Amino acid sequence: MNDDSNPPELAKSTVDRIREGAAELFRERGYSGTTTRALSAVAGIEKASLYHHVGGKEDLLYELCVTTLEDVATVFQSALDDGTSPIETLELVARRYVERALVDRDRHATMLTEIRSLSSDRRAEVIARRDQNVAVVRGVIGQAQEAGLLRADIDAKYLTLALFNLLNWSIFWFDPSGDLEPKEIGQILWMIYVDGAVLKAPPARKGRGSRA
Amino acid sequence: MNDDSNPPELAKSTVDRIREGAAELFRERGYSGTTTRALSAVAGIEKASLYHHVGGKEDLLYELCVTTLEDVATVFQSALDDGTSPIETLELVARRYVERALVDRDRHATMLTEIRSLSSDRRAEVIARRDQNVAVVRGVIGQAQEAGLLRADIDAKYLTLALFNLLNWSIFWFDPSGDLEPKEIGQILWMIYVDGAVLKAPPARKGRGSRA
DNA sequence: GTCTATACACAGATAGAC
DNA sequence: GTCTATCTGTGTATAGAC
Repeated sequence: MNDDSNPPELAKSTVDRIREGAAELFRERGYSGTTTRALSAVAGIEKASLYHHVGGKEDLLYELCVTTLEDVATVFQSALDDGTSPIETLELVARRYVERALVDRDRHATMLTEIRSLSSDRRAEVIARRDQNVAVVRGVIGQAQEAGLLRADIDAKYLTLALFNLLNWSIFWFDPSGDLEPKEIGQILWMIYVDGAVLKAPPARKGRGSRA
Repeated sequence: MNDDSNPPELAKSTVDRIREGAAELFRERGYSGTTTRALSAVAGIEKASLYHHVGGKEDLLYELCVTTLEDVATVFQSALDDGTSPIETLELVARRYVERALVDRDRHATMLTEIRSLSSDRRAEVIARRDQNVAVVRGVIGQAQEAGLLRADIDAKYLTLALFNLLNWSIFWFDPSGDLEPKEIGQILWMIYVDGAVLKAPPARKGRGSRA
């Protein structure tokens, strides 16, 4: 029963149930809208028992944000390791990032929207971590521009923001029981980021169907 | 002093101060994170006086959501009225929408993120209104596809979601005191939605710098 | 139309037995 | 490690004077 040589995946520890339940509730109701009563209920324990495992409600949010941003950093590093050109690296960044965010939706959505609920010290630290991740992507985009692989008429800053726009909002409408898997959504969004939504004239007569 | 023949724009009514303050606080702290004390403080009155002007805290959120979605519907209708082709209509939809959302950031951000805090009846009504607005855009995108103006290898559903991805997330990083105006951000995002971020080979040799 | 005072529920967190 | 019981602050909302 309380033998700690559990076979893997059979039983989750109480603290893991709390963490996963917290991510789900925070995403669904927001941090302020989630009570410690709800947190304990979803973990199957009483309110008071919660404090044996975690310091408090805010600690749960802080830990969630930090670990999630570390996961993102790991994803980005893997793209840097595997990409053989700036554009391929960027493709790996985008597709692996959105796939990870959608698969681990509760934690990523919470991290993206509830940073404001952290105390100011912790908020500053978490924002710095997030900005560091964004800076990595911006670096790749800058390299791709210099290599002539990305358009140069838009500043790297806004090419970066636009990419995160395109990827991040998916977390609000993604349906795990829907018709597309996270990987497929990443593919579609990357296609649009690369070529846009407008149908280009086939390479028959002119090079591009330019407008205006 | 309490003469109600005020010249326009000199003094806002108490209920307007409450509504505007509520939008700002809801965006910054979330609905659950905003107290009636804070709402009354930002309007310059005591807590109790709040209830002379509004039914309660949730009424403020509900009214904000409904009126904001009506504003969006009006913006979309103006695009339908003014556009002379599906692609021009879509451009007007996208650029006017993002401009409106960024100029009226507090209300739009709140509507986009706090619908979950409404009671279930009101939430259903508000979501229906939102879905109706999205359906209008999807209709335009479908027409543009049929006219051969938008790529057809991605379903209209996802071309629509991708467009809203690209536009909506801007509300989280837009800085009113930043270097770009809402109109310019709309222009950049529309450029990317149309042509993508990748630099196309100039129409010299081949039609497109195709990859993979 | 605004105020002071307050009702009453519920929040996060703790004490101490088992 | 979990429980019952409880503390204390704060939440939304109301009563009633001015």
